[in-house]
Amino acid sequence: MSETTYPLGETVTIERKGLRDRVYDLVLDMLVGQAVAPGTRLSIDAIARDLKVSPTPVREALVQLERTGLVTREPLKGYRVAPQITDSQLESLFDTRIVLEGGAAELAARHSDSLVPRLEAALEQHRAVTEKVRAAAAAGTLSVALLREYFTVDWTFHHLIFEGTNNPFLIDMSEVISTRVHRMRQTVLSGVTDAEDAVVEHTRIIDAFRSGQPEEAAAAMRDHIEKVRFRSRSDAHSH
Amino acid sequence: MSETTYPLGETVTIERKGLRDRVYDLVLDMLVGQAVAPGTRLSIDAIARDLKVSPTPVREALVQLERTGLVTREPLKGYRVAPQITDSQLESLFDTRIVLEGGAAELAARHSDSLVPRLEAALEQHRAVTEKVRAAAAAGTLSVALLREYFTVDWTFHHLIFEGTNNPFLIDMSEVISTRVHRMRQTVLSGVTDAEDAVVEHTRIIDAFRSGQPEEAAAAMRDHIEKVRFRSRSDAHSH
DNA sequence: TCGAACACAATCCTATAGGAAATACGACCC
DNA sequence: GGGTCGTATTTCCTATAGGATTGTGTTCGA
Repeated sequence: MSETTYPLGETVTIERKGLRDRVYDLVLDMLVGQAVAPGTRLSIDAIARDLKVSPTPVREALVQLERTGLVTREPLKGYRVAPQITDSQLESLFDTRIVLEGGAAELAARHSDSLVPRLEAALEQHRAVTEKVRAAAAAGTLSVALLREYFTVDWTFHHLIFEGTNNPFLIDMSEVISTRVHRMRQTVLSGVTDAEDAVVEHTRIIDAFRSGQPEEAAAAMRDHIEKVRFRSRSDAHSH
Repeated sequence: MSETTYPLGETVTIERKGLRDRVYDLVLDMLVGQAVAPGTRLSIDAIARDLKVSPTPVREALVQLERTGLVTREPLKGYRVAPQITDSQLESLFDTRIVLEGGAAELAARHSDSLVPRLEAALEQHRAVTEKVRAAAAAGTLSVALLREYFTVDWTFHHLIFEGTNNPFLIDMSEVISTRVHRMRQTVLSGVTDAEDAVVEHTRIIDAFRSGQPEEAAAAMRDHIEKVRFRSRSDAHSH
Protein backbone atom coordinates (compact mmCIF):
# COMPACT_ATOMS: atom_id res chain seq x y z
CA MET A 1 0.00 0.00 0.00
CA SER A 2 2.24 2.75 -1.12
CA GLU A 3 -0.74 4.86 -2.07
CA THR A 4 -1.23 8.05 -0.17
CA THR A 5 -4.81 9.03 0.58
CA TYR A 6 -5.36 11.67 -2.07
CA PRO A 7 -8.56 13.62 -2.40
CA LEU A 8 -8.33 13.18 -6.14
CA GLY A 9 -11.05 14.05 -8.53
CA GLU A 10 -11.54 17.72 -7.86
CA THR A 11 -8.31 19.40 -8.91
CA VAL A 12 -8.23 17.51 -12.16
CA THR A 13 -7.46 20.51 -14.27
CA ILE A 14 -4.72 22.01 -12.21
CA GLU A 15 -3.41 23.79 -15.28
CA ARG A 16 -0.69 25.76 -13.62
CA LYS A 17 0.42 27.59 -16.70
CA GLY A 18 1.46 30.93 -15.33
CA LEU A 19 0.40 34.25 -16.70
CA ARG A 20 2.73 34.06 -19.67
CA ASP A 21 0.97 31.17 -21.34
CA ARG A 22 -2.44 32.63 -20.73
CA VAL A 23 -1.44 35.91 -22.32
CA TYR A 24 0.05 33.95 -25.19
CA ASP A 25 -3.19 32.10 -25.78
CA LEU A 26 -5.23 35.27 -25.67
CA VAL A 27 -3.05 37.18 -28.11
CA LEU A 28 -2.85 34.16 -30.39
CA ASP A 29 -6.62 33.87 -30.43
CA MET A 30 -6.86 37.54 -31.24
CA LEU A 31 -4.44 37.16 -34.14
CA VAL A 32 -5.93 34.06 -35.75
CA GLY A 33 -9.47 34.77 -34.63
CA GLN A 34 -10.29 38.27 -35.67
CA ALA A 35 -8.78 39.67 -38.78
CA VAL A 36 -6.10 42.07 -37.62
CA ALA A 37 -4.62 44.35 -40.23
CA PRO A 38 -0.97 43.54 -40.96
CA GLY A 39 1.42 46.17 -39.68
CA THR A 40 -0.74 47.04 -36.72
CA ARG A 41 1.37 48.02 -33.76
CA LEU A 42 1.17 45.74 -30.77
CA SER A 43 1.91 48.02 -27.85
CA ILE A 44 3.19 46.15 -24.86
CA ASP A 45 1.81 48.60 -22.37
CA ALA A 46 -1.58 48.75 -24.08
CA ILE A 47 -1.96 44.96 -24.06
CA ALA A 48 -0.86 44.88 -20.45
CA ARG A 49 -3.48 47.46 -19.52
CA ASP A 50 -6.21 45.66 -21.44
CA LEU A 51 -5.42 42.33 -19.81
CA LYS A 52 -4.83 43.86 -16.38
CA VAL A 53 -1.36 42.38 -16.07
CA SER A 54 2.13 43.77 -15.93
CA PRO A 55 4.19 44.24 -19.10
CA THR A 56 6.59 41.44 -18.24
CA PRO A 57 4.38 38.44 -19.14
CA VAL A 58 3.15 40.30 -22.21
CA ARG A 59 6.73 40.76 -23.27
CA GLU A 60 7.45 37.05 -22.91
CA ALA A 61 4.34 36.08 -24.81
CA LEU A 62 5.36 38.34 -27.68
CA VAL A 63 8.81 36.77 -27.82
CA GLN A 64 7.10 33.43 -28.21
CA LEU A 65 4.76 34.80 -30.85
CA GLU A 66 7.70 36.19 -32.74
CA ARG A 67 9.10 32.69 -33.15
CA THR A 68 5.91 31.60 -34.86
CA GLY A 69 6.21 34.35 -37.42
CA LEU A 70 2.86 35.95 -36.66
CA VAL A 71 4.45 39.10 -35.27
CA THR A 72 7.63 40.90 -36.18
CA ARG A 73 9.89 42.86 -33.91
CA GLU A 74 12.30 45.71 -34.37
CA PRO A 75 14.54 46.38 -31.38
CA LEU A 76 13.70 49.65 -29.66
CA LYS A 77 10.73 50.09 -31.97
CA GLY A 78 8.28 47.49 -30.84
CA TYR A 79 6.19 44.66 -32.19
CA ARG A 80 3.88 44.67 -35.20
CA VAL A 81 1.50 42.20 -36.77
CA ALA A 82 3.45 40.39 -39.45
CA PRO A 83 2.87 41.76 -42.95
CA GLN A 84 0.63 40.01 -45.40
CA ILE A 85 2.20 36.95 -46.93
CA THR A 86 3.60 37.58 -50.38
CA ASP A 87 3.02 35.39 -53.41
CA SER A 88 6.62 34.26 -53.24
CA GLN A 89 6.30 33.33 -49.59
CA LEU A 90 3.07 31.51 -50.31
CA GLU A 91 4.84 29.33 -52.85
CA SER A 92 7.58 28.67 -50.32
CA LEU A 93 4.98 27.74 -47.76
CA PHE A 94 3.45 25.18 -50.08
CA ASP A 95 6.87 23.81 -50.99
CA THR A 96 7.57 23.37 -47.30
CA ARG A 97 4.25 21.69 -46.71
CA ILE A 98 4.92 19.22 -49.52
CA VAL A 99 8.31 18.36 -48.07
CA LEU A 100 7.11 18.13 -44.48
CA GLU A 101 3.71 16.52 -44.91
CA GLY A 102 4.90 14.19 -47.65
CA GLY A 103 7.68 12.98 -45.41
CA ALA A 104 5.35 12.77 -42.44
CA ALA A 105 2.91 10.61 -44.39
CA GLU A 106 5.71 8.29 -45.37
CA LEU A 107 6.81 7.93 -41.75
CA ALA A 108 3.28 7.67 -40.36
CA ALA A 109 2.56 4.79 -42.73
CA ARG A 110 4.57 2.61 -40.36
CA HIS A 111 1.64 2.76 -37.99
CA SER A 112 -1.18 2.67 -40.50
CA ASP A 113 -3.22 0.26 -38.43
CA SER A 114 -3.79 2.63 -35.57
CA LEU A 115 -3.81 5.73 -37.74
CA VAL A 116 -6.43 4.80 -40.33
CA PRO A 117 -9.35 4.61 -37.87
CA ARG A 118 -8.55 8.03 -36.49
CA LEU A 119 -8.27 9.47 -39.97
CA GLU A 120 -11.63 7.95 -40.86
CA ALA A 121 -13.23 9.59 -37.84
CA ALA A 122 -11.71 12.94 -38.77
CA LEU A 123 -12.87 12.55 -42.35
CA GLU A 124 -16.38 11.82 -41.15
CA GLN A 125 -16.41 15.09 -39.23
CA HIS A 126 -14.94 16.81 -42.25
CA ARG A 127 -17.80 15.51 -44.35
CA ALA A 128 -20.39 16.59 -41.81
CA VAL A 129 -19.07 20.12 -41.55
CA THR A 130 -18.77 20.32 -45.31
CA GLU A 131 -22.46 19.55 -45.52
CA LYS A 132 -23.23 22.25 -42.97
CA VAL A 133 -21.16 24.73 -44.94
CA ARG A 134 -22.91 23.88 -48.16
CA ALA A 135 -26.32 24.25 -46.54
CA ALA A 136 -25.37 27.54 -44.94
CA ALA A 137 -23.91 28.86 -48.18
CA ALA A 138 -27.10 27.97 -50.01
CA ALA A 139 -29.16 29.73 -47.33
CA GLY A 140 -26.80 32.69 -47.30
CA THR A 141 -26.04 32.28 -43.60
CA LEU A 142 -22.38 31.38 -43.79
CA SER A 143 -20.96 32.60 -40.49
CA VAL A 144 -17.38 33.23 -39.52
CA ALA A 145 -17.69 30.70 -36.72
CA LEU A 146 -18.68 28.01 -39.21
CA LEU A 147 -15.75 28.88 -41.43
CA ARG A 148 -13.39 28.55 -38.51
CA GLU A 149 -14.96 25.22 -37.67
CA TYR A 150 -14.34 24.04 -41.20
CA PHE A 151 -10.71 25.12 -41.16
CA THR A 152 -10.24 23.32 -37.86
CA VAL A 153 -11.62 19.97 -38.97
CA ASP A 154 -9.71 20.23 -42.21
CA TRP A 155 -6.44 20.80 -40.41
CA THR A 156 -7.21 18.10 -37.85
CA PHE A 157 -6.81 15.54 -40.61
CA HIS A 158 -3.37 16.82 -41.50
CA HIS A 159 -2.36 17.14 -37.87
CA LEU A 160 -3.33 13.54 -37.15
CA ILE A 161 -0.79 12.40 -39.70
CA PHE A 162 1.92 14.42 -38.02
CA GLU A 163 1.00 12.89 -34.70
CA GLY A 164 0.99 9.49 -36.34
CA THR A 165 4.70 9.77 -36.92
CA ASN A 166 5.34 9.89 -33.17
CA ASN A 167 8.13 12.25 -34.10
CA PRO A 168 8.33 15.20 -31.70
CA PHE A 169 10.39 17.31 -34.08
CA LEU A 170 8.00 16.94 -36.98
CA ILE A 171 5.03 17.58 -34.71
CA ASP A 172 6.67 20.73 -33.46
CA MET A 173 7.27 21.94 -36.99
CA SER A 174 3.68 21.19 -37.88
CA GLU A 175 2.61 23.75 -35.28
CA VAL A 176 4.60 26.43 -37.05
CA ILE A 177 3.06 25.51 -40.37
CA SER A 178 -0.38 25.38 -38.81
CA THR A 179 -0.37 28.95 -37.57
CA ARG A 180 0.87 30.26 -40.89
CA VAL A 181 -1.72 28.32 -42.84
CA HIS A 182 -4.51 29.49 -40.56
CA ARG A 183 -3.50 33.10 -40.82
CA MET A 184 -3.09 32.79 -44.58
CA ARG A 185 -6.60 31.47 -44.95
CA GLN A 186 -7.91 34.18 -42.69
CA THR A 187 -6.47 37.00 -44.74
CA VAL A 188 -6.42 35.61 -48.25
CA LEU A 189 -9.60 33.63 -48.56
CA SER A 190 -13.09 34.80 -47.93
CA GLY A 191 -14.91 31.49 -48.11
CA VAL A 192 -14.65 27.79 -48.77
CA THR A 193 -14.74 26.85 -52.40
CA ASP A 194 -13.04 23.49 -52.50
CA ALA A 195 -14.59 21.56 -49.63
CA GLU A 196 -15.77 18.70 -51.83
CA ASP A 197 -12.39 18.43 -53.53
CA ALA A 198 -10.62 18.28 -50.19
CA VAL A 199 -12.87 15.51 -48.94
CA VAL A 200 -12.23 13.44 -52.04
CA GLU A 201 -8.49 13.89 -51.80
CA HIS A 202 -8.43 13.08 -48.11
CA THR A 203 -10.28 9.88 -48.92
CA ARG A 204 -7.59 8.99 -51.41
CA ILE A 205 -4.96 9.57 -48.76
CA ILE A 206 -6.69 7.17 -46.41
CA ASP A 207 -6.85 4.60 -49.18
CA ALA A 208 -3.14 4.98 -49.68
CA PHE A 209 -2.54 4.39 -45.98
CA ARG A 210 -4.69 1.28 -46.15
CA SER A 211 -2.44 -0.11 -48.88
CA GLY A 212 0.38 -0.07 -46.37
CA GLN A 213 2.87 1.32 -48.86
CA PRO A 214 4.56 4.45 -47.50
CA GLU A 215 5.42 5.79 -50.94
CA GLU A 216 1.77 5.77 -51.94
CA ALA A 217 0.73 7.66 -48.84
CA ALA A 218 3.43 10.23 -49.45
CA ALA A 219 2.46 10.57 -53.11
CA ALA A 220 -1.21 11.02 -52.25
CA MET A 221 -0.39 13.68 -49.71
CA ARG A 222 1.91 15.57 -52.05
CA ASP A 223 -0.71 15.40 -54.78
CA HIS A 224 -3.32 16.79 -52.41
CA ILE A 225 -1.22 19.74 -51.31
CA GLU A 226 -0.20 20.45 -54.88
CA LYS A 227 -3.86 20.67 -55.81
CA VAL A 228 -4.61 22.90 -52.85
CA ARG A 229 -1.79 25.14 -54.06
CA PHE A 230 -3.31 25.28 -57.51
CA ARG A 231 -6.78 26.08 -56.24
CA SER A 232 -5.33 28.69 -53.91
CA ARG A 233 -3.67 30.39 -56.87
CA SER A 234 -6.97 30.59 -58.71
CA ASP A 235 -8.71 32.07 -55.70
CA ALA A 236 -6.05 34.68 -55.25
CA HIS A 237 -6.22 35.78 -58.86
CA SER A 238 -9.98 35.89 -58.96
CA HIS A 239 -9.89 38.18 -55.99
CA MET B 1 23.72 68.85 -50.76
CA SER B 2 21.11 66.89 -48.98
CA GLU B 3 23.81 65.12 -47.05
CA THR B 4 23.91 65.87 -43.39
CA THR B 5 27.36 66.16 -41.92
CA TYR B 6 27.65 62.70 -40.45
CA PRO B 7 30.72 61.55 -38.62
CA LEU B 8 30.44 58.29 -40.46
CA GLY B 9 33.05 55.63 -40.33
CA GLU B 10 33.12 54.95 -36.65
CA THR B 11 29.68 53.62 -35.91
CA VAL B 12 29.81 51.24 -38.83
CA THR B 13 28.62 48.31 -36.82
CA ILE B 14 25.60 49.93 -35.28
CA GLU B 15 24.23 46.54 -34.32
CA ARG B 16 21.29 47.79 -32.37
CA LYS B 17 20.18 44.47 -31.13
CA GLY B 18 19.04 45.29 -27.67
CA LEU B 19 20.16 43.50 -24.56
CA ARG B 20 17.87 40.57 -25.16
CA ASP B 21 19.69 39.34 -28.25
CA ARG B 22 23.08 39.78 -26.67
CA VAL B 23 22.05 37.73 -23.66
CA TYR B 24 20.62 35.15 -26.01
CA ASP B 25 23.90 34.85 -27.89
CA LEU B 26 25.90 34.54 -24.70
CA VAL B 27 23.72 31.84 -23.19
CA LEU B 28 23.58 30.00 -26.50
CA ASP B 29 27.35 30.03 -26.73
CA MET B 30 27.55 28.71 -23.21
CA LEU B 31 25.17 25.88 -24.01
CA VAL B 32 26.70 24.70 -27.29
CA GLY B 33 30.23 25.74 -26.40
CA GLN B 34 31.02 24.22 -23.08
CA ALA B 35 29.51 20.93 -22.15
CA VAL B 36 26.82 21.76 -19.62
CA ALA B 37 25.33 18.85 -17.73
CA PRO B 38 21.71 18.20 -18.66
CA GLY B 39 19.27 19.09 -15.93
CA THR B 40 21.39 21.93 -14.62
CA ARG B 41 19.23 24.71 -13.29
CA LEU B 42 19.43 27.99 -15.12
CA SER B 43 18.63 30.55 -12.47
CA ILE B 44 17.34 33.76 -13.95
CA ASP B 45 18.67 35.91 -11.15
CA ALA B 46 22.06 34.21 -11.21
CA ILE B 47 22.49 34.77 -14.94
CA ALA B 48 21.35 38.35 -14.54
CA ARG B 49 23.92 38.94 -11.84
CA ASP B 50 26.70 37.29 -13.85
CA LEU B 51 25.93 39.37 -16.92
CA LYS B 52 25.30 42.54 -14.96
CA VAL B 53 21.83 43.03 -16.41
CA SER B 54 18.34 42.96 -15.06
CA PRO B 55 16.28 39.75 -15.05
CA THR B 56 13.91 40.96 -17.74
CA PRO B 57 16.16 40.49 -20.80
CA VAL B 58 17.41 37.21 -19.36
CA ARG B 59 13.84 36.06 -19.09
CA GLU B 60 13.16 36.92 -22.72
CA ALA B 61 16.31 35.20 -23.90
CA LEU B 62 15.29 32.03 -22.09
CA VAL B 63 11.87 32.07 -23.71
CA GLN B 64 13.63 32.18 -27.04
CA LEU B 65 15.98 29.39 -26.01
CA GLU B 66 13.02 27.30 -24.95
CA ARG B 67 11.67 27.35 -28.49
CA THR B 68 14.92 25.82 -29.74
CA GLY B 69 14.60 22.92 -27.37
CA LEU B 70 17.92 23.48 -25.63
CA VAL B 71 16.28 24.41 -22.37
CA THR B 72 13.08 23.24 -20.75
CA ARG B 73 10.76 25.18 -18.53
CA GLU B 74 8.32 24.32 -15.82
CA PRO B 75 6.05 27.15 -14.73
CA LEU B 76 6.86 28.37 -11.24
CA LYS B 77 9.84 26.04 -11.11
CA GLY B 78 12.27 27.60 -13.52
CA TYR B 79 14.43 26.67 -16.46
CA ARG B 80 16.78 23.72 -16.84
CA VAL B 81 19.20 22.52 -19.46
CA ALA B 82 17.32 20.08 -21.64
CA PRO B 83 17.90 16.44 -20.75
CA GLN B 84 20.19 14.25 -22.75
CA ILE B 85 18.66 13.12 -26.00
CA THR B 86 17.29 9.61 -25.84
CA ASP B 87 17.91 6.90 -28.41
CA SER B 88 14.32 7.19 -29.53
CA GLN B 89 14.62 10.94 -29.97
CA LEU B 90 17.87 10.49 -31.85
CA GLU B 91 16.14 8.26 -34.36
CA SER B 92 13.39 10.83 -34.70
CA LEU B 93 15.96 13.52 -35.25
CA PHE B 94 17.53 11.58 -38.10
CA ASP B 95 14.13 10.85 -39.60
CA THR B 96 13.40 14.54 -39.54
CA ARG B 97 16.73 15.37 -41.10
CA ILE B 98 16.10 12.92 -43.93
CA VAL B 99 12.71 14.45 -44.62
CA LEU B 100 13.88 18.03 -44.34
CA GLU B 101 17.28 17.84 -45.98
CA GLY B 102 16.15 15.45 -48.67
CA GLY B 103 13.36 17.80 -49.60
CA ALA B 104 15.66 20.79 -49.39
CA ALA B 105 18.13 19.17 -51.76
CA GLU B 106 15.35 18.49 -54.22
CA LEU B 107 14.24 22.11 -54.10
CA ALA B 108 17.75 23.54 -54.14
CA ALA B 109 18.51 21.60 -57.30
CA ARG B 110 16.52 24.23 -59.17
CA HIS B 111 19.43 26.58 -58.66
CA SER B 112 22.27 24.12 -59.07
CA ASP B 113 24.31 26.50 -61.18
CA SER B 114 24.85 29.02 -58.42
CA LEU B 115 24.85 26.46 -55.65
CA VAL B 116 27.50 24.03 -56.89
CA PRO B 117 30.41 26.50 -56.74
CA ARG B 118 29.57 27.41 -53.18
CA LEU B 119 29.30 23.76 -52.21
CA GLU B 120 32.66 23.11 -53.81
CA ALA B 121 34.24 25.88 -51.77
CA ALA B 122 32.70 24.51 -48.59
CA LEU B 123 33.89 21.02 -49.43
CA GLU B 124 37.39 22.32 -49.96
CA GLN B 125 37.38 23.79 -46.49
CA HIS B 126 35.91 20.58 -45.17
CA ARG B 127 38.82 18.68 -46.73
CA ALA B 128 41.39 21.06 -45.29
CA VAL B 129 40.02 20.84 -41.76
CA THR B 130 39.74 17.08 -42.06
CA GLU B 131 43.44 16.98 -42.82
CA LYS B 132 44.19 19.15 -39.80
CA VAL B 133 42.09 16.87 -37.61
CA ARG B 134 43.88 13.79 -38.90
CA ALA B 135 47.28 15.35 -38.26
CA ALA B 136 46.29 16.49 -34.80
CA ALA B 137 44.83 13.11 -33.93
CA ALA B 138 48.04 11.42 -35.02
CA ALA B 139 50.08 13.83 -32.91
CA GLY B 140 47.69 13.49 -30.00
CA THR B 141 46.92 17.20 -29.91
CA LEU B 142 43.25 17.14 -30.86
CA SER B 143 41.81 20.23 -29.23
CA VAL B 144 38.21 21.08 -28.52
CA ALA B 145 38.55 24.19 -30.65
CA LEU B 146 39.57 22.09 -33.64
CA LEU B 147 36.65 19.75 -33.10
CA ARG B 148 34.26 22.70 -33.06
CA GLU B 149 35.86 23.98 -36.24
CA TYR B 150 35.28 20.63 -37.89
CA PHE B 151 31.63 20.50 -36.83
CA THR B 152 31.16 24.01 -38.18
CA VAL B 153 32.56 23.37 -41.65
CA ASP B 154 30.68 20.11 -41.84
CA TRP B 155 27.38 21.81 -41.05
CA THR B 156 28.16 24.70 -43.38
CA PHE B 157 27.81 22.32 -46.29
CA HIS B 158 24.36 21.24 -45.17
CA HIS B 159 23.31 24.78 -44.38
CA LEU B 160 24.30 25.98 -47.84
CA ILE B 161 21.80 23.59 -49.34
CA PHE B 162 19.06 24.97 -47.13
CA GLU B 163 19.98 28.48 -48.19
CA GLY B 164 20.02 27.32 -51.77
CA THR B 165 16.30 26.67 -51.59
CA ASN B 166 15.62 30.37 -50.98
CA ASN B 167 12.81 29.10 -48.80
CA PRO B 168 12.58 31.09 -45.55
CA PHE B 169 10.51 28.43 -43.80
CA LEU B 170 12.95 25.63 -44.52
CA ILE B 171 15.89 27.82 -43.59
CA ASP B 172 14.21 28.63 -40.31
CA MET B 173 13.64 24.96 -39.57
CA SER B 174 17.25 24.20 -40.41
CA GLU B 175 18.27 26.45 -37.52
CA VAL B 176 16.28 24.32 -35.12
CA ILE B 177 17.86 21.17 -36.48
CA SER B 178 21.27 22.75 -36.35
CA THR B 179 21.21 23.51 -32.65
CA ARG B 180 20.00 20.03 -31.81
CA VAL B 181 22.63 18.37 -33.97
CA HIS B 182 25.38 20.49 -32.49
CA ARG B 183 24.35 19.75 -28.95
CA MET B 184 23.97 16.07 -29.77
CA ARG B 185 27.49 15.91 -31.10
CA GLN B 186 28.73 17.81 -28.09
CA THR B 187 27.31 15.38 -25.59
CA VAL B 188 27.29 12.08 -27.42
CA LEU B 189 30.47 12.03 -29.40
CA SER B 190 33.93 12.53 -28.13
CA GLY B 191 35.81 12.77 -31.39
CA VAL B 192 35.61 12.63 -35.16
CA THR B 193 35.73 9.15 -36.59
CA ASP B 194 34.03 9.49 -39.95
CA ALA B 195 35.58 12.60 -41.47
CA GLU B 196 36.81 10.81 -44.58
CA ASP B 197 33.44 9.15 -45.13
CA ALA B 198 31.65 12.46 -44.83
CA VAL B 199 33.92 14.09 -47.39
CA VAL B 200 33.32 11.29 -49.86
CA GLU B 201 29.56 11.45 -49.41
CA HIS B 202 29.49 15.21 -49.72
CA THR B 203 31.37 14.84 -52.98
CA ARG B 204 28.69 12.49 -54.24
CA ILE B 205 26.04 15.02 -53.31
CA ILE B 206 27.77 17.68 -55.37
CA ASP B 207 27.98 15.28 -58.29
CA ALA B 208 24.26 14.70 -58.01
CA PHE B 209 23.64 18.45 -58.09
CA ARG B 210 25.79 18.72 -61.18
CA SER B 211 23.60 16.17 -62.93
CA GLY B 212 20.75 18.66 -62.60
CA GLN B 213 18.27 15.99 -61.57
CA PRO B 214 16.54 16.90 -58.32
CA GLU B 215 15.70 13.32 -57.42
CA GLU B 216 19.36 12.33 -57.56
CA ALA B 217 20.35 15.17 -55.27
CA ALA B 218 17.66 14.19 -52.81
CA ALA B 219 18.65 10.54 -52.94
CA ALA B 220 22.31 11.34 -52.38
CA MET B 221 21.44 13.50 -49.40
CA ARG B 222 19.16 10.91 -47.85
CA ASP B 223 21.80 8.26 -48.38
CA HIS B 224 24.39 10.43 -46.67
CA ILE B 225 22.24 11.11 -43.60
CA GLU B 226 21.25 7.46 -43.39
CA LYS B 227 24.91 6.53 -43.26
CA VAL B 228 25.62 9.17 -40.66
CA ARG B 229 22.80 7.67 -38.63
CA PHE B 230 24.33 4.22 -38.93
CA ARG B 231 27.80 5.40 -37.94
CA SER B 232 26.29 7.34 -35.05
CA ARG B 233 24.65 4.19 -33.78
CA SER B 234 27.96 2.34 -33.80
CA ASP B 235 29.65 5.13 -31.92
CA ALA B 236 26.96 5.22 -29.30
CA HIS B 237 27.15 1.49 -28.70
CA SER B 238 30.92 1.39 -28.54
CA HIS B 239 30.76 4.04 -25.86
C1' DT C 1 3.34 77.13 -49.96
C1' DC C 2 6.91 74.09 -48.73
C1' DG C 3 10.59 72.68 -45.79
C1' DA C 4 13.01 72.22 -41.53
C1' DA C 5 13.45 72.54 -36.66
C1' DC C 6 11.51 72.20 -32.20
C1' DA C 7 8.73 70.34 -28.47
C1' DC C 8 5.48 67.12 -26.75
C1' DA C 9 3.61 62.65 -26.12
C1' DA C 10 3.76 57.83 -26.42
C1' DT C 11 6.42 53.79 -26.29
C1' DC C 12 10.04 50.72 -25.42
C1' DC C 13 13.70 49.27 -22.39
C1' DT C 14 15.87 48.56 -18.01
C1' DA C 15 16.17 48.44 -13.07
C1' DT C 16 14.47 47.63 -8.41
C1' DA C 17 11.21 45.90 -4.80
C1' DG C 18 7.86 42.85 -2.74
C1' DG C 19 4.77 38.66 -2.53
C1' DA C 20 4.24 33.69 -3.47
C1' DA C 21 5.78 29.28 -4.34
C1' DA C 22 9.18 25.62 -4.21
C1' DT C 23 13.37 23.53 -2.62
C1' DA C 24 16.58 22.30 1.08
C1' DC C 25 17.58 21.39 5.59
C1' DG C 26 17.03 20.13 10.29
C1' DA C 27 14.23 18.41 14.15
C1' DC C 28 10.95 15.37 15.83
C1' DC C 29 8.12 11.24 16.34
C1' DC C 30 7.07 6.37 15.48
C1' DG D 1 16.56 4.17 11.57
C1' DG D 2 13.04 5.79 8.46
C1' DG D 3 9.56 8.82 7.58
C1' DT D 4 7.09 13.12 8.40
C1' DC D 5 6.55 17.75 9.72
C1' DG D 6 8.04 22.54 10.13
C1' DT D 7 11.11 26.26 9.27
C1' DA D 8 14.35 29.07 6.49
C1' DT D 9 16.39 30.20 2.29
C1' DT D 10 16.39 30.50 -2.43
C1' DT D 11 14.02 31.31 -6.60
C1' DC D 12 10.48 32.53 -9.58
C1' DC D 13 6.84 35.73 -10.68
C1' DT D 14 4.59 40.13 -10.84
C1' DA D 15 4.21 45.07 -10.22
C1' DT D 16 5.87 49.78 -10.34
C1' DA D 17 9.07 53.61 -11.51
C1' DG D 18 12.48 56.11 -14.21
C1' DG D 19 15.67 56.93 -18.28
C1' DA D 20 16.20 56.70 -23.34
C1' DT D 21 14.39 56.64 -27.84
C1' DT D 22 11.10 57.07 -31.48
C1' DG D 23 7.20 59.18 -33.76
C1' DT D 24 4.14 63.06 -34.29
C1' DG D 25 2.23 67.55 -34.48
C1' DT D 26 3.11 72.29 -34.52
C1' DT D 27 5.43 76.39 -35.40
C1' DC D 28 8.60 79.26 -37.61
C1' DG D 29 11.12 80.88 -41.53
C1' DA D 30 12.39 81.21 -46.49
